[in-house]
Amino acid sequence: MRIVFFGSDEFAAVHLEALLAAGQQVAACVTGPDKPQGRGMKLTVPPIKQMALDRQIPCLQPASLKDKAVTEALKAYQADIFVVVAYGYLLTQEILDIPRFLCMNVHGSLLPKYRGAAPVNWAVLNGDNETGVSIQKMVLRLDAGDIIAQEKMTIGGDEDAGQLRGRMSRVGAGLLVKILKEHPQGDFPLIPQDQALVTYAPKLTKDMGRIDWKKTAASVNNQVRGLQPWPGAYTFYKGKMLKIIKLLVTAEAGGGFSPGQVIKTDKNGFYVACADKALLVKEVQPEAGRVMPAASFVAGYKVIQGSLLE
RNA sequence: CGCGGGGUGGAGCAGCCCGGUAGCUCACCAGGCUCAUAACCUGGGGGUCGCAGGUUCAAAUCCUGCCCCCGCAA
Repeated sequence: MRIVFFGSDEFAAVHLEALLAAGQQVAACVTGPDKPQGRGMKLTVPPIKQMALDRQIPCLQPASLKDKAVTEALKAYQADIFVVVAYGYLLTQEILDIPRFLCMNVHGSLLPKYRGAAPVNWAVLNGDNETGVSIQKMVLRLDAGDIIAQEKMTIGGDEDAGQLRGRMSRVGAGLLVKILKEHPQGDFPLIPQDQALVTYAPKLTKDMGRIDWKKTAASVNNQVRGLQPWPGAYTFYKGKMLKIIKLLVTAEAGGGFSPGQVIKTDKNGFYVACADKALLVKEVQPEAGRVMPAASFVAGYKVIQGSLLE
């Protein structure tokens, strides 16, 4: 099958890698432009472009998909299908119509649940036990296309969104390879989404990361897990921002302490009182510092019983 | 030229502004207490203070250059 692959990040790269490993013919890659980012605003190359360069696959980096020249270039590849994974830009109808068969997209949820930008995070934020990967036939309306294939996954109780997404990239890649192999003639199954079950997973924002210790331990835990690795959950300690990387809900009641207060510290980290139970903070990242075990933070930043996070 | 923080025993930090014995919490080792312990007590080992030069009687500390790491923001 002749493919043009649209994608940008590591999640997409796993899929591209799998396609190539499966012997599919990737005629070209499309990814976003190099952008100045990171410390010092250095120009950064998207992972997909790097991979394309390594494999000597042509790589387009259109600034705009509405550009006539871009659609012409895409047509020239004579692709059977376009595979779109975490590309980050919406395709136009004109582009959707180009491939011989269709445009297919790998999405990180069991559609119609969690349409949108951050499906994996929202599943964790909401404390779901189950999610999955969907491959859909793309239409102009965001994530609203017919479903070609799905695979369920369980969400680990202590798994964060970043880990889940990593695991999901491999599941999605496997499913993608399988579905392409099974339907070389493009006769994919197309199951319409149930409109009644549609929910959305909007983009995450920084302000979602502020922890409110007055909430239940379970809900704070979901927040921390769901916002990993970005934008991250944070609180303040002695006026400085402290990112909370990893938590564990404990059975201990926070009796006698107000929400946000440190109940005790030990080798595993420190325990913070929430609305109901206490949370054991296991890993943190201080402002201007790197990720460290909470026990190290306790040692160096003089966290003691009664210290307040706010 | 986006803004900023940092490199000090194994870990995390203080000390630097106002040069003059290398400090704190933890880990580690030994001994003690204890029915017992990750708890407690006592003792102990371990550091070219990122690298190179300069100033000085004397530099972790002041000056210059270099290397490396990180946070924010995107």
